[in-house]
Amino acid sequence: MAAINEVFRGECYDLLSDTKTIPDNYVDLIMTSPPYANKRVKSYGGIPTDKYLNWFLPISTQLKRVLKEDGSFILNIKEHPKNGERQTYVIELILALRKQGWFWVEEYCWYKKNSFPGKWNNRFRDSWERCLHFTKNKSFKMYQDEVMVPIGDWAKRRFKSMSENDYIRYTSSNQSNLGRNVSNWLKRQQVYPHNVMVFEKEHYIAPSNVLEFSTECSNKNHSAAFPVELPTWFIKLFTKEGDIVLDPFLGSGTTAVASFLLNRNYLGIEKQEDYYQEALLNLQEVKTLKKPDRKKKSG
Amino acid sequence: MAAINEVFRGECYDLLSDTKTIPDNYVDLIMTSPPYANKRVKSYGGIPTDKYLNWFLPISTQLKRVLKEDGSFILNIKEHPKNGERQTYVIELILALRKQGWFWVEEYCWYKKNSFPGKWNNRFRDSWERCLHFTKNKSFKMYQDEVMVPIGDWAKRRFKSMSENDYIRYTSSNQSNLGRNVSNWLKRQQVYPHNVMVFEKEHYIAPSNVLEFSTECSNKNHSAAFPVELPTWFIKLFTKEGDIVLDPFLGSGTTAVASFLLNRNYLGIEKQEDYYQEALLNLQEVKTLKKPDRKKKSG
DNA sequence: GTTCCGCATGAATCGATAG
DNA sequence: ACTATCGATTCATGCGGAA
Repeated sequence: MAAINEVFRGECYDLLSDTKTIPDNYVDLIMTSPPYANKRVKSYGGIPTDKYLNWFLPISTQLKRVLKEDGSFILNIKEHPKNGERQTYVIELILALRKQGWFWVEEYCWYKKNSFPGKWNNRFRDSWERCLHFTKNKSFKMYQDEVMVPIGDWAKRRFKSMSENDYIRYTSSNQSNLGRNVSNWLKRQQVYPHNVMVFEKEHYIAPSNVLEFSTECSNKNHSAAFPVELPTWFIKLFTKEGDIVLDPFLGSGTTAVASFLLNRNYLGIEKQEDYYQEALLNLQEVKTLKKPDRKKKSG
Repeated sequence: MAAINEVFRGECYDLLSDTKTIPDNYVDLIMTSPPYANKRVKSYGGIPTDKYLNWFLPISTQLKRVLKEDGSFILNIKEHPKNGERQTYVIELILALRKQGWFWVEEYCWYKKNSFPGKWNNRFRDSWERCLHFTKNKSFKMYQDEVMVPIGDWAKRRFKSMSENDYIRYTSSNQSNLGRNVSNWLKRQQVYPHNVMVFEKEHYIAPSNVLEFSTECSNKNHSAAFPVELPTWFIKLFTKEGDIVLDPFLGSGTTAVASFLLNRNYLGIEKQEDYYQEALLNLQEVKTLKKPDRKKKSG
């Protein structure tokens, strides 16, 4: 029978190949961060760079099988330097996935302001990672309203370098209400600069393809590859309540936790025992935390 | 005779091939933003995607010839979407340049925070561009001290959660006057909120590989490919005064202007007449602006 | 109960040293 | 001439003991 809200321990490829457990066109979103080449040596054996594609492509074939036609696949990855150069296996993977039939819609930039420290002769700290967005078709589900941000964030940045006339000129040229909204907003800001603006729906704008989320700090009990905000953002953007979210490299369970908290169904696969146990614990924890809230709401 | 502080009008490849004008191992930095595929149709005929590599690779061969052994090549580029997908010619170009013998050191992310809101069904506005860093060898010149930034955006990020005592503790621990300065600065901030703190040398840290520069505003005649801050940053990082900076796709002259203002020597090539003229004008303008400053200083 | 301060450590990276 | 391992370096953050 098809699995739902379950975490499996085992080899990613083997479990994904079981068409009874995970049928064709079953999940709405795949959000994952696979082990990077030569990283996580203990848990995944450290996939060598030159074998990365051969290792990943059979898995992505199965991912394509289980993903719905209008679903999305978000791949968080970043190549590390080797011998003073960025490795090329990630961009080779993009090309290979396209050959496999995936649609490369976008490359989001996850900007990690609190990246790992370091200073070297030839490079600075690496503060960003790729979040590659693949789909099975040109059109797909995307709920942009769920991730809108207040226009203030943007306007503040722009305010210094652009006059109000510039706004009006620019925005009125593309026949939208934005120009008028921005103009009104700016006037109010000037009249009541200390006001705390209450934004109405039309004062929210779409975010960009740069996502600013801090990495989780090391001292927390459960270390995770990415902070819960990252899968949360993509889950809101690409799924609705009741949809199914799969993470084939679940790690400590962040994707499943985010899915649960957003009332989505989760599926997870994790090879290593201690990560698997940690994922179960983390899920248990949020479930016990969430129950009282539900009772309050319903009763 | 070898050219210096000169802007040429003509075909990039032809002018770069003239070994007398631009000798081997001549320039310290190449900083450029080439026409993107199918863009700048008027000036470059809009290089088709499938011919981009064939067009670019002969040029980059010459760039490799003229670049010093310890020099750097910064390529600012971003692929646009086509048929709902990001195009792949840029990542193919990275692979091709490596085959050509270039060393792919790093991919800097230029984060354009103030890019104007836009909304499409399947994507958000594109707020970042690649700044690909190539060299001829594993080791190269890099003057990191020239681009240090104040300790982690300090005031902005810490202000909320840190008391003034914390500031003083933090900063006085390394035996300087910063603690006192910061204390004064905080008080001044309350009185003169627009003041800018001047930090001491030892409280600067290296930046990361994410660069936050705003795009230039619309009031200029031609919109520049990048703001002057972008070449300025790379010129400071990879060259010293008196070094030579080349931009083979000069456009409106931003790279040459930045080089001149930093007392570097510039070389530029631009195919299109009106861009060429604008570059000359922009250079003229900064030269007349800068001279009085010099006179004041020396006399 | 709060605030203050020491400290550990994270998908890090390089260069030197060892096998 | 390879790869493998180790130490030094770096900064944001939260934990826990001390004041």
